[in-house]
Amino acid sequence: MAVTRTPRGRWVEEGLRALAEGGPDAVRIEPLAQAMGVTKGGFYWHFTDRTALLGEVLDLWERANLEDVIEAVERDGGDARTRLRRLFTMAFAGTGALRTDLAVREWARRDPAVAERVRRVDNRRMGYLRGLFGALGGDEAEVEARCLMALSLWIGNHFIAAEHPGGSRPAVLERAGRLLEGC
Amino acid sequence: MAVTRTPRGRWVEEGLRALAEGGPDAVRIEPLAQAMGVTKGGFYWHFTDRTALLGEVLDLWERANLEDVIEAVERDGGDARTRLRRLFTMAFAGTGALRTDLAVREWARRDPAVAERVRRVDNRRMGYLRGLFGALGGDEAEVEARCLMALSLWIGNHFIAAEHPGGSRPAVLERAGRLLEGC
DNA sequence: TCTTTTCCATACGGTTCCGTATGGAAAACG
DNA sequence: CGTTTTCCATACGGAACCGTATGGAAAAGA
Repeated sequence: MAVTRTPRGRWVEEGLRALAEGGPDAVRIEPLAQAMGVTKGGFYWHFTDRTALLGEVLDLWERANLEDVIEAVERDGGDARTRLRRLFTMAFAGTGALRTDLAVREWARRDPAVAERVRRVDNRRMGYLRGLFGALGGDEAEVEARCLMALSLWIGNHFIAAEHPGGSRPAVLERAGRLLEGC
Repeated sequence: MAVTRTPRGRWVEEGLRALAEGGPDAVRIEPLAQAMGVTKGGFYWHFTDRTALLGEVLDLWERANLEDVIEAVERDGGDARTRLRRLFTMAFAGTGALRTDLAVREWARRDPAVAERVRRVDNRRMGYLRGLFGALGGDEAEVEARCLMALSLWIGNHFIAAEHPGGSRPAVLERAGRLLEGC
């Protein structure tokens, strides 16, 4: 049953791609359909309206971001410092997922329902970071400060366009990571 | 000469406000006119088209952000640590200017011309931070890493929605500021 | 006061997108 | 092979907004 030539999931995936590229305002039904080589005829069979699609796009983002990275880091084990460095490497390597992340965050600033989802994802990430930084020592407040700085660095890295006279951005990030661990 | 009942500058200011609230896609002529109690009739006397307005909105943002904060920090003097703390206090106090800043940054991700402006502003800010952190000691790479973390913290703070079990966000920011100075 | 400049209202055509309606093609099923 | 379900094309009405044209009001200057 159900061959779904252009299945429900395709619309959601394409919506996520459009969101990453141009923000929520760029998630429009007719351009999406054109990009997939169909018309919007089938869209309104799968979804009630545009809002429903945006909701499912956010569902997809939230599910992908709640567990994926954490699972990948935990898979290979090691002590806290090892896992922290692995997390840093992974976080500053890929650029694809982050584009979506930033678009969602900007969206969250003007939509409370989206903000709530971002809050859930951030709390999950902060909780994980707390465990790693907590194992490195320091009092509770210091651990919390390091977690916030780590998460900020991840986000800020892709929002900040400055150049670095002494070295490359990856080198600066590497050094920043060491500072977050060490001091 | 020129009474300008709804002067050119009014349109730019209102455009900046709309940009801060809803991003570049929210800067539309007709809604802007309605918000000011006029029609779009006068707009096309001042500007050639919507793009021209967006350009001037960015000019206003860039001019305001290149010098304003730095001047305010420098005005009262003090050593590097004093000025750094003053900068932190000011940066994490006001929320108005930042909303615009974030909207512009998100915009920059999909418009090279906007990205170029953000790069200029970021380089100016990083340069100023470099001077302050450089006076606190540490080798060049470490100073650069601290500057990037400081700027990231400023941006990340308003993009991150997580809660902090141990204390309030301002308390965590305060601690993070100390960590950036100290270690 | 008369003219010029400055600004605005109104009306218009064009574009893009939304959501609905309807018929038909294409696969799945019996 | 016929029926049912699933998916899509097309056409339509409506809304929002762009940019243009044009006439007029209101202030400035002479």
